[in-house]
Amino acid sequence: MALKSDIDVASTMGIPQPAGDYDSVALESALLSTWSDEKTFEKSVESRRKGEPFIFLEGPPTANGKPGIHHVVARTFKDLVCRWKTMQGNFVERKGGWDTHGLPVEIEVQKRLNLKSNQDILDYGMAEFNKACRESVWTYESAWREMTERMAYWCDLDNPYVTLENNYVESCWWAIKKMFDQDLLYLGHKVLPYCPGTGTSYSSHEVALGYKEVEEPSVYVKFKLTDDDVSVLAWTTTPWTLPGNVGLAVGPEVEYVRVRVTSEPENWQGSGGAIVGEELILAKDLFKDVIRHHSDEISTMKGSELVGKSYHPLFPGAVERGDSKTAWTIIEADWVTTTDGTGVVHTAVMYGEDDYNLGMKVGLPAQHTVDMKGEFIAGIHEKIDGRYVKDCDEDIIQILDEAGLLYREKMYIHDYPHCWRTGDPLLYYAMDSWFVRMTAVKERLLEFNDQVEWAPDWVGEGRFGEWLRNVKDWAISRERFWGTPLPVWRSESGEMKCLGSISELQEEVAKANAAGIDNPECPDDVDLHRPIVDDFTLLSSTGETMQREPFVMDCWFDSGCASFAQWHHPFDGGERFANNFPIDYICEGVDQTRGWFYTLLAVSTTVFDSICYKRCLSLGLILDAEGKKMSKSKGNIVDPWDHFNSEGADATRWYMVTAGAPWNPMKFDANGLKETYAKMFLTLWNVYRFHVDYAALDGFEADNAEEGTPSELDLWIRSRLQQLVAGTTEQFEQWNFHKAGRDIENFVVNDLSNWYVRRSRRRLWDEAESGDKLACQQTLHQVLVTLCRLMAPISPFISDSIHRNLVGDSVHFADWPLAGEIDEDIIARMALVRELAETGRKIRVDANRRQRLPCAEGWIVSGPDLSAYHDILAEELNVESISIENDLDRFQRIELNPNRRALGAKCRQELPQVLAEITAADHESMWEQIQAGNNPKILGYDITADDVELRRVEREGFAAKTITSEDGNDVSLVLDMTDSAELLSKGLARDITRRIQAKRKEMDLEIEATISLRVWTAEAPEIFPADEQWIINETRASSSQFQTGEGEGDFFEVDGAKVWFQVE
RNA sequence: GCGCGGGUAGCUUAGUUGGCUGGAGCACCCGGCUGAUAACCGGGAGGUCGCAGGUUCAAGUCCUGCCUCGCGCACCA
Repeated sequence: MALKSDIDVASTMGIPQPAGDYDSVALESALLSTWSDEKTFEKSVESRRKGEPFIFLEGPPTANGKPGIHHVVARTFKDLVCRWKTMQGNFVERKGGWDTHGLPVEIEVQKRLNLKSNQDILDYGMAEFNKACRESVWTYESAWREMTERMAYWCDLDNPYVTLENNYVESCWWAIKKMFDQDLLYLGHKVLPYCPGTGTSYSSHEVALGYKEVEEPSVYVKFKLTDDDVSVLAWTTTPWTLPGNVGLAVGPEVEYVRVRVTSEPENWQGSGGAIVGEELILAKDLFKDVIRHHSDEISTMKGSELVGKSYHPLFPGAVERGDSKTAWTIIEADWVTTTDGTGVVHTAVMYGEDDYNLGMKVGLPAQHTVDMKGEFIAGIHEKIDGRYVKDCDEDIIQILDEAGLLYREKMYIHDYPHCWRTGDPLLYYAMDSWFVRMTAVKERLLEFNDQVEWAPDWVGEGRFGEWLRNVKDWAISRERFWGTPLPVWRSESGEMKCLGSISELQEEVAKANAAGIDNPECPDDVDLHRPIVDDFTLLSSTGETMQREPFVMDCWFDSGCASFAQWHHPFDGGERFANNFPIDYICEGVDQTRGWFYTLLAVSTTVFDSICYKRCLSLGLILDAEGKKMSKSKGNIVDPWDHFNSEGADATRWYMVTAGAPWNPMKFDANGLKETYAKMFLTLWNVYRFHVDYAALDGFEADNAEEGTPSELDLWIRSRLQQLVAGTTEQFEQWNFHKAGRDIENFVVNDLSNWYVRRSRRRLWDEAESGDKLACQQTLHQVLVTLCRLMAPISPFISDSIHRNLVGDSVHFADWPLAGEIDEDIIARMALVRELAETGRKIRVDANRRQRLPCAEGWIVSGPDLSAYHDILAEELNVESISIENDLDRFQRIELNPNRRALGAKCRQELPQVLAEITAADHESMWEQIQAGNNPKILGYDITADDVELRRVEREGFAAKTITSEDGNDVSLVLDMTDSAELLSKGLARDITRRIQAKRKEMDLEIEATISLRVWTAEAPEIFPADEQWIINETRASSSQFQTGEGEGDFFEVDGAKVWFQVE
């Protein structure tokens, strides 16, 4: 292999600087200022301007909350892909973004200003309130910037898109109008959990905050049929919805029973009841649970037989019939169950989602019996008109009881949502709402989703696909203040006008003004927020005035527009959008599946009839070390700065990438991070330091140096490096960043540090120049530089620091390495050598022979030619000489292992017996038969070479072991265990040296310092003069004295020999 | 309730189309080695591969049911 590999790691600089200790925090903060001065990020992007664009879109965070560790995770995976693609030559712009609208912002501000309801906000002043929101949005911006910079997330935060800016809002308007023009936008109703106290409806997330277990009265109510002397029993936990009753739902396949009361029950308590002879209908399954009276079953029927029967309203006049044909009749609904209640569901159209949907489907009258304050409207019943519904439960029960319409009352315990701010129970309440007709584009959504490459794929197919298959129309309006205003104006008679730009607004305002309406100014930079836009009155085609629909958009709509609104498309001319759509890569937490991942696709489908992103990495949740979700209330939040300030951002990022697959939940464990730091980063640094300190000492220059003479060891690590390059690239391409990181780490720790450097240490100690030393230095240079490039996307600091010192330029300007030639043979041979070295140590342990006592000879039996490695092996094994021995039988015998796969296919059920026969057989002779082509038969089966695997096992009494190499050939190592005076002398010398060296270290002596040494031995082997001299050299003893007999100073004993020594 | 993904040693995890004795790392114990770092090497202990059935000559792997954790969705009349 050529010395300078296919990878260009030529240096543009001279001699590298010595490294010093690894201080990650100091190293990283120094680099941050270098990057800032040098504009490294900007340059790294610009230098690839001519490259193929790789389009990334930043999911905008809200800066009114503190960034946490989960944001660091997401940003690491965003960053590493962008960096990697940049190194591959792509032009990767990274525009920052901020999500600035929405309820979370309003809630923060309401808390701060102590505004408890919408009325409070209006009293405070909407303009003032929104001003406060606009400011609140930036509360933690500096915290975000600091985190972003410190963790080295390269992203342009100086020119971000901001959802509250006029340009952004205008693009959103444009998109809304596109939808409106396609008739995808419509006004409807949605039943939402609503708090009358605050005048606010809540998203499911907020509702989840307020579930409380409550005990409330539930009632069984009798609905008298009009054409039959019988009542249908229905059950409800919300008596306040009964005045709004307009229908009864039954399951068409559910079996119902008609019963006649025969006598009063015993122990009747509470209100309600029935008279003897009264007839009731309810689900057969629930009959026993509900009916307290003694009664006879008269008949049974399917729900479908009840459908269409009409009954008397409970509160006549509370709801107008209008033109409804189905009001106060029995209706079928397939969702009716018999798990509780009576199997008959009281339906009040405006106060339940199922009720509402059913009502719309069959044409029930949709009228409120409760106003927005949560009070009954006038004309229901004199006892409850105008009162807060939750206070009326008892009165309603009484009214029904007096009318003979109550069968039973029962206290009922259940979880019910409450306002998480005031604690009031929420009312499910049908409200006006604008919708995007997502159901109309469902097929397109599914088609587009198929084109997205998801990681992991099951999120796309499963969770996201499931969501799309059940897609519902998107309720995009919110009755709130701080958000993108819905740009729809409506006249009294229902004419709609949707505006798609500021200039359209100006036009319409001018038109209205011309007709005599006195509108405020509408300049080019008119603030596109409430209440300013509310104040414009427009004119309909028939000359009516039009007011803006008083809604803002769901803030998810804002971020869903990011792909084009970030460029102010189409008002900027459209070119930047054209060049940046669709997006190549987005990456967020899996919680964005129904959030951003969906809204991006929803908007691009409706507006552009296009996919939005080609690849989506969905990250798993981050949990604490115990696997619990991190939350403020649990107090188990990890502050990223704790780790930035100790192990550093590099180790933190590396840990997060290698801890597991990105899409799996990650248990963030501080000990794991520490381990990453100690194992990966300290090890890498020490390798680097070893290289660079000697390089500095020797004046090694990578670009000037003559070619050295590479050893097998050099060629091996270079091949392993190429293998690593190829593997890392492949893993990155398959989104297996965690596997790539683990492979790199394994290379650094096991191959580079624990073998290459360990085996090479003495090569660099040699002060004389040599081709061997040069080759070692060149190899280390090449390995380290390439390694930096592979690591740069994950840990951009240490890799840049090392790269700069070795090459003179930032690793972030470098190209991603292309794998060169891989010599598989050398890799396999070295693997075998390392295994033999381990095997030798095992042999010694088993034979009870200490490592420092040399063996005279070692034999390698069979296997590939390892003569190039005999020196290494001799040293590793502490053997005087290694040789090749061909007479296997001297040390080994044959064993045959059955090949279960082959035999299983052949013998099936009889496999166990065949296995037993093979085990019991004489393997030596069986193998001879097979070799001779005379296959032995067992239970009638021909046993061929394919059915068994040959193993060579050392014979008893030999200090030998056999290993099976990758190609299936066995290799054995045999050690000579005999002693000689010479060996004993050498061994003792090594033990003495080791003790003295330890003493030196203990005394904290400089490496160059000399000592004066005295050694006494008793009951010990003789130490030959050559070995005495060896001790003197190794321990840098300027004076020495060796004598026999008892001595003084430090004492130790080895294999019965007693040794005393003194070091001064 | 439905869907998705997990459950492998005390902890973190690898385990391909079913096929040799289920691998690593951390921690622990014993030993070795070391002017080699928060290191390295050998050995040990530690596993009912969540549980129970089934398919198969053979199941961590395939099938069914269940338990359990996480996430999402729905429901809570």
